[in-house]
Amino acid sequence: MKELCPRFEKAMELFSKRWVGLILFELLDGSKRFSEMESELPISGRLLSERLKMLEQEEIIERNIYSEFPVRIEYKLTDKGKALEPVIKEIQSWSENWVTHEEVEVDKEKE
Amino acid sequence: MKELCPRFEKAMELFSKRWVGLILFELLDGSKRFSEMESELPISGRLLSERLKMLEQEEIIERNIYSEFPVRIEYKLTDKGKALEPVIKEIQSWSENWVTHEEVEVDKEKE
DNA sequence: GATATTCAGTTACTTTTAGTAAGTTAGTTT
DNA sequence: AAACTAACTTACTAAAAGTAACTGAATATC
Repeated sequence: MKELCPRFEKAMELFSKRWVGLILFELLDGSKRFSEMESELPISGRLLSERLKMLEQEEIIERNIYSEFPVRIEYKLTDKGKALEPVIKEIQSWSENWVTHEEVEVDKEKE
Repeated sequence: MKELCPRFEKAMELFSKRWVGLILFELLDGSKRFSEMESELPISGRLLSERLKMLEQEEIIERNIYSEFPVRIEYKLTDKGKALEPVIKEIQSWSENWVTHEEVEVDKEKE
């Protein structure tokens, strides 16, 4: 196997984990709590928890606890995470230009 | 659940399938055949076949058969596929700026 | 003309990851 | 002390990925 750039491979591995892109998109406009993301995305609590833990470990997001009642825990992008904004924006722009209405409809039928 | 843009969701779903990013990266510098991609990427024939079929269906790549001996089948990006170049480039640039040598090493140890 | 070679896949099977739903914990509030 | 809330976990099932051996078509070689 040819050596691809290992950093690039690592980045792709991260991005190709389901929900990561949408979670980052959610956090682009500021910090969010667990329950907000859970209700705004079609992801289950189990996986959301797993992904947030992983993204925190990769230092892409940051977890902050506020000891109020009820406890408030907020997630937000670090600088490393914010640096992914151009990636998200490019995907967004591609999808607007190239993903057709029809394709989206076909996918809906499968559900 | 809030409605995200369905086109964006669709694009993310595509991109978050394992190996899609690396396959597209491979095809950025021209057409490739099955065996080339198989040897240049750490992906098995089974999945490569599955992904190529899927990308062809999405009209992101194009499959061409040349009846020589032995048969030559080449895959290349369509315009829709080429339009993904900025996405790949942004991921590449992010990985160069933010993925550390250490992170890559830690991942290697897991193997 | 039987045997071997090459590319491009398939098939059958195991392991890992994702999805679902119910349960847990800590700190209130009533 | 019973009930509520946010943020998770746990236990279980289903889907996707990984592995390795096999197939098929078109030559080429003996």
